[in-house]
Amino acid sequence: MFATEGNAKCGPISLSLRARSCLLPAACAKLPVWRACAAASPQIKTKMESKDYKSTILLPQTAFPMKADLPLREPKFLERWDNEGIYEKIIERRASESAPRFILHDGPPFANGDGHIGHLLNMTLKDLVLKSRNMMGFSAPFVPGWDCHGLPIEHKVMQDKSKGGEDLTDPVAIREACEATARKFIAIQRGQFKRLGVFGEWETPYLTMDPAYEAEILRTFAKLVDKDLVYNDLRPVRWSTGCQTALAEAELEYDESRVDPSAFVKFPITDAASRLKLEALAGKPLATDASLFALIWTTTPWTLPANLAIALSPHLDYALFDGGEGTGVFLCAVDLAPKLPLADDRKVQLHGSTFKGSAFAPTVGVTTTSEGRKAAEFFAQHPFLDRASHFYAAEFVTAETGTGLVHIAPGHGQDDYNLGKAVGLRLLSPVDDRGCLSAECGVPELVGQYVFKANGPILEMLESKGLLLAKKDYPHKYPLCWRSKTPIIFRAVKQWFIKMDFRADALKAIGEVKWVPNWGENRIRGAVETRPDWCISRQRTWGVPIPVFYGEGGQPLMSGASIRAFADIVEREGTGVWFSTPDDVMAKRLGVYGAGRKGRDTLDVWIDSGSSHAAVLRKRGWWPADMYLEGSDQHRGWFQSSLSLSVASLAGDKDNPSGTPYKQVLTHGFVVNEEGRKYSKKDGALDILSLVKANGADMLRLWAAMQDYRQDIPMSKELMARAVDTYRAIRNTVRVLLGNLHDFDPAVHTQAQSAWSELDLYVYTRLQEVVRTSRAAYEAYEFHLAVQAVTRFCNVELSALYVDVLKDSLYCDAADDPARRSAQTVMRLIASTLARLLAPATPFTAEEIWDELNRHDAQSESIHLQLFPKADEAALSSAPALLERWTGLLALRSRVNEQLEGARRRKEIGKSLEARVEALPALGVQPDDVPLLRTLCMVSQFDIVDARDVTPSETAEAGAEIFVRRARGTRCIRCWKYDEATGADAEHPELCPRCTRVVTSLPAASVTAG
RNA sequence: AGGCCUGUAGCUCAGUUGGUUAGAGCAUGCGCUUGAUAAGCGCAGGGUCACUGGUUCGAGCCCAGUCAGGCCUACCA
Repeated sequence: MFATEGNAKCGPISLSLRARSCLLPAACAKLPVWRACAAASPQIKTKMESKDYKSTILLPQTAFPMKADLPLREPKFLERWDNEGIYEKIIERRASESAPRFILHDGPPFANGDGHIGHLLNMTLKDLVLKSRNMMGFSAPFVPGWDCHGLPIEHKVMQDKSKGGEDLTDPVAIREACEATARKFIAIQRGQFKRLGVFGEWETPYLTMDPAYEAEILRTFAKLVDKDLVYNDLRPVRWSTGCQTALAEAELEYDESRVDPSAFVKFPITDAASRLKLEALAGKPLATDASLFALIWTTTPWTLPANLAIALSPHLDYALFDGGEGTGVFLCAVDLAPKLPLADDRKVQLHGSTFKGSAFAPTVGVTTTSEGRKAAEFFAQHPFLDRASHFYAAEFVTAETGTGLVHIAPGHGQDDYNLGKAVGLRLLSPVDDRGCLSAECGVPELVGQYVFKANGPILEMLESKGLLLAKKDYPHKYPLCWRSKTPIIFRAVKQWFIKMDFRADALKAIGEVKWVPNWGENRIRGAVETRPDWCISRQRTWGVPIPVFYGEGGQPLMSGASIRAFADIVEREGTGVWFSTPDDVMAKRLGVYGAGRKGRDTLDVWIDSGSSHAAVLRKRGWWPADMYLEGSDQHRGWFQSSLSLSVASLAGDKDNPSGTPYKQVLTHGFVVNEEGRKYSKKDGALDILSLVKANGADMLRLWAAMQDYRQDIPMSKELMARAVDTYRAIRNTVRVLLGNLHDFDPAVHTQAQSAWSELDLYVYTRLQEVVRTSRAAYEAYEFHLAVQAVTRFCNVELSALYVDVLKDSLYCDAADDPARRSAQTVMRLIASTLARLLAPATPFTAEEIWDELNRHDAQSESIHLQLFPKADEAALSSAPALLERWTGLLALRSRVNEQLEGARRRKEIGKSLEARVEALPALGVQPDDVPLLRTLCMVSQFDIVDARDVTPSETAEAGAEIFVRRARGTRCIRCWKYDEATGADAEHPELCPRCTRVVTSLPAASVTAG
């Protein structure tokens, strides 16, 4: 058996890799050479000469290939599912079972590009929810949707049109082009989502541009108008100068590395009364020739022309400071004065004592306006306009940066507006739609300048007047328009708003929703609590028009009734009718009298998607939905717009008093690259089609299922490779199970549990644990734990233990041996269980396994019509004792493996079947367990020996109770086990008794001469 | 600056209500196998469970603080 030095070069049987590399020249060490050498060896032929028993061995056979070829194989399943109408079939099946409903409402993606990896993650998670709920016995219909209106599409269309030199003024033409663009991308995305194996009503999705849907948007809007929640007002909004429209917060992105010029500006205090009051507060008079200033800080010098006031914190300490020669005395917060970036490191001198900012009452929200005005008789002079700038105390002023004195331009900031409103300031916003200063700014040289270009000239002007104390570049994040990428400005424009009067109701509804993960609740709560009135008008054409008319004096004419009248028209004709119908005709159709002209604004698209609770859910009787599932950015977006609109229009409903559109909200993080950063194009192709082509849908789905999606989700080639590894491990393990079922007909060969071996029962019990863990994980939407449980079971229990140990029985026992049939029974059960547990994650592969598993059954139906396996509670309840015993057995096996490895290293054995294990009584092995241990350790013999049989040196050397020796007897050529009785049969001199028995029972033809 | 989340092996993650020696997979190294073979098996190295303190008979887990990373809000006037 052992190769001698002489024939080692050609003896493949015992030649180790190490021996090879030692004995052969490097060039010959390559495998093909070695194989050729072995094939030519005469020894081999002699060995096989007697009889070829290989044909009597029941090796695995299966049509389930090792290589998945997912990109090629998956389309065939898609076609089959399409042909049999799998989605409809599932819905019908659950309906026939009177299954409870589970509604996952699809958040509509924008139809403005290819599906990318973010869509892939979101859609896969949705499908994991749907497929797993379906297999838990719920009826889980899925109506996908698309958000069709809005700036992203219109912007794209306008760019294309302007490139082509086309007309940009005809709203009807623009809308046609927008619709075509939306339809194009809906078709593309739909194809991609279907390709992922997502089941749903793909032929009848909901589109926010469908007339019926548009009508529901308007009807929802009408309800808000009925409740007097909608108003038209002049107030600052986020304005995109690039797109010339108001924007929602969710339509912004942030420039992380923007630098603006910050300026410390001196406002002269020339009013005698104000000067006297300040001297009194400081408790020390000023030199008569000393000039006095209020010092403010700003990062937007272009807003200075709109300055109407100065705000101070009521809580901060202020004082007058002497800046020394040429600077004068100025008012500044005490904590901030030393931090002023003065030239020459000049230090400021405190003049007199400090005083609280509350001296400049009113505090906004505390003091009434009339009293406030009276108290606020401090004022400074505007630095370059003939205007007083009054002092007020306001809570929002902080001591983080600046001077503690805030320049207030009510037309250019939210806080500024609120303060101005409280104290009765007018609204000045001398900037036009393009972001250029208008004549109202009061400085002729600046008129027509783009605001960010005007910063420089304004600073120069201040400097020339000696009113610029200091300037310093200030790096900060700054909001940009998500489409035109231009910096946004705050600008007062006449807009339509929704009053947040229902805020309390919204907050109450938030408390009734289950947020997963739970910090989502804080996030949306914060967003709703701080949200100012909702600016809902957009100066666009691709959207649902606000059906308002303006009378002669510009007064808006709109009512719930006129909106509903319009909705009824839209239901039939679509919203395009607003743009194609002359003003007077439209007014007449809506029954609006005294109307001058139609409004030109459209509704914020967040109203579109936020109305899906009405247009989709309520229409189908699905309101509220069981779940919304989107990325965490939607707390500010869809989660909030849906909640707001649903609560505002429907709170108090008898079946859903809180008016919430959803019972549960699941959120996921964003896909990032390996460094944890947002994905960029450099990181590789990320559109769904390329990803699917390269990996197959199941692989991508498995990747998605394996992630803890609550955090940001890293994606890279390496991490994808990990999913590939997992997939392969599962696939190969299942393949062995299937391969060993080649002669197993469940209807005929299934063995009762009472006939199973203890190993069968052990693995079966572990399987039940996997079922329990996995189901619980699906129920809690922790898909990665479900996948992990299955993977772990495949690797640890199946591949390394069960399958490995059972090979001898499966391959070499008689086909109908009860032990073999029992193992097959359990293996089939395992394969069937795993397939169903994996079906939501890898629907294609699961179906492929299911096909193979049910090849005997012509009636077999798709795995996606099945239910998840239920854990065998009886088995689990008796599990603890069994598992405890097996923990011991496997620990013993592990110790034996260590010793086998030692023997292998000493070149005493190769494969474990060449070994005999000797265990000392001290090890505590029960004699009854000896045959089981022999099987588990895959050795030819396992003996309990008296200590005296072991030489003292060995005992001392090993210090252990386990010894490995060469197996006794002769190797059976068929099963490779060593047995002293091998050769006892004259007919089969090279076989052990078991194999002799098996072979003898076979028809003679089965054994062929070699 | 405030709020929230996260920190366990080189990497990705498990770790049940606190309970013996903290586990998988991948990667690495060394072998075995050639009857799962572009597979499979074994062994090995690798962890002060971010750090510090506390509660407890006992802490990866509970509490407090520190540090690091991430997200959100405010970054503003």
